[in-house]
Amino acid sequence: MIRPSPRDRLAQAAFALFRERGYDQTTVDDITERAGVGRTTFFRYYRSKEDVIFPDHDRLLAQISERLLSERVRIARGAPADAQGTALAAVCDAVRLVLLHYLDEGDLARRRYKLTSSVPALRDREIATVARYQRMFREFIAGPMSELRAELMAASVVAAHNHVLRRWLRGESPDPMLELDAAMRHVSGLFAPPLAHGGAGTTIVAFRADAGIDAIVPVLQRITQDAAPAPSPAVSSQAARADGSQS
Amino acid sequence: MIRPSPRDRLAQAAFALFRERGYDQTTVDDITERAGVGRTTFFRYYRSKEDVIFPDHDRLLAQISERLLSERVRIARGAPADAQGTALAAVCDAVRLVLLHYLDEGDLARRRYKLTSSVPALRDREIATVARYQRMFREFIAGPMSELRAELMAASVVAAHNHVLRRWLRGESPDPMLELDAAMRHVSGLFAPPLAHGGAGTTIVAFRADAGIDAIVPVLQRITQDAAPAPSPAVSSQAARADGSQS
DNA sequence: GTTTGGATGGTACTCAGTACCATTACGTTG
DNA sequence: CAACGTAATGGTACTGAGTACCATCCAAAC
Repeated sequence: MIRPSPRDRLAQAAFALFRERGYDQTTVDDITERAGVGRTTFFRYYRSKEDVIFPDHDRLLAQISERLLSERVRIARGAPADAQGTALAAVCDAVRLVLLHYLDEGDLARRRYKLTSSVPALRDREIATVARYQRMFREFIAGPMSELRAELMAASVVAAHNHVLRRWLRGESPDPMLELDAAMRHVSGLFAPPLAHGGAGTTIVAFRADAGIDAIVPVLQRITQDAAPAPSPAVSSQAARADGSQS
Repeated sequence: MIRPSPRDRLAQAAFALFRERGYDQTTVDDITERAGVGRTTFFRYYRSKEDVIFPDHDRLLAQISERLLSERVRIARGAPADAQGTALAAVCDAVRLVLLHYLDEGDLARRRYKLTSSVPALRDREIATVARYQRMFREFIAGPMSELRAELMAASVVAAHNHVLRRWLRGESPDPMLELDAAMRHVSGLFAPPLAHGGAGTTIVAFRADAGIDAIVPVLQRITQDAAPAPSPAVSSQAARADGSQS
């Protein structure tokens, strides 16, 4: 068995010591001693004592930024049919990468969660990191939309992600990706206009009323005849929930 | 003119020095020297160098927590007619206090904003503070609602508040309270069911399909006939997506 | 005046993080 | 094999935040 890299030895020693004595009770010297490296080496691999437990979000952030950027030109090039939904969908998609990143870490992410849950400094650090993603999302969405709405969308996507992530970290979610998709649908539902506006296709409204179906159909027909009959395939469906149950 | 309290002198000296030399280039000793007090006194009034520019959020947090708590018993006591909207409305109301607090600070808040915008450590601190409010809101809402939805509501309210606050800090908002109210209406709109729910009322599902209206109507009829014409108040709508796009 | 308690100041310490330089390890080239 | 050059490592010394402790001062109460 070959000796792991200093970087890994440091991280391993740090996690072990934080668990044994707690974060505040562990000095960088303690970590380097156990890892068998010099103190200088620690700060060569990690900018700070906090950094030793966090993954390199910089890389992931850059990766996602790139993805969104290419998505943006795709949006700009194509027809801006539904800028709202498209931008949101892109972000919903991007956030999957973030969750996947955590899932890949497996138990490491859970050990980190234990720490961030109990050490204020680490919690704040985690929160600041999440805010970076949220900011990136906001700036991406802000193009085709009101600033406020972009802010709300970014915040909602991130909040939904955090919700699912936390559930998984606590062992409450057997299939977090599935839950994330459901949560993203929930978010999309918030921002989808009750009815699709413009465009072609047949708009169908189904509802339950005290009146019988026979009394309603004529009304439907009159409405749908105002619009074009049933043309192009490009359709963006909008499901509006009319009862109060949260999905 | 009487000498201001050491606390105020320290804050004033700190703001001045941060402006002159920058945050990182200013030491606590610099601050205490200009304020004419001992170094010990600084840490007696402020827990850290960062704290000297931030208001006492602890007090405001406690104040708002209390307010929400009394609101919660009011909700629990009265009829939980619309637990969704009531909890959200309470939080929307509570967040006005936060904005008012910033507005009261006037120029001080703007000077702080200059700092938090440029110094990463201070920005992170501000973000962590905001997260405390968001957490409180989430826990308050979580009672009568799904965890996810509570998370989304809290995040949205906070995001909307931040949006308005930032605009005011940048001098872009002549009447921030008015804007906040508008933003809160926007948020409420996100979470308000499109139609009044429950009762003998009407359940509506709207969607757009490639199929023509004539192909859909029979299906509708079959569905509506399965259920009683105008039955019990408890209705769970079925939103059928008729095309392949995400809702 | 004396006492007492709270506010203040000073000193010494720990520890994170930085800067700089010496040293070692290792692959390359002669 | 030896000399060289480069990257990784280690050591030392420093700055500055934050803590602990104790001495001092000041003002009000007695």
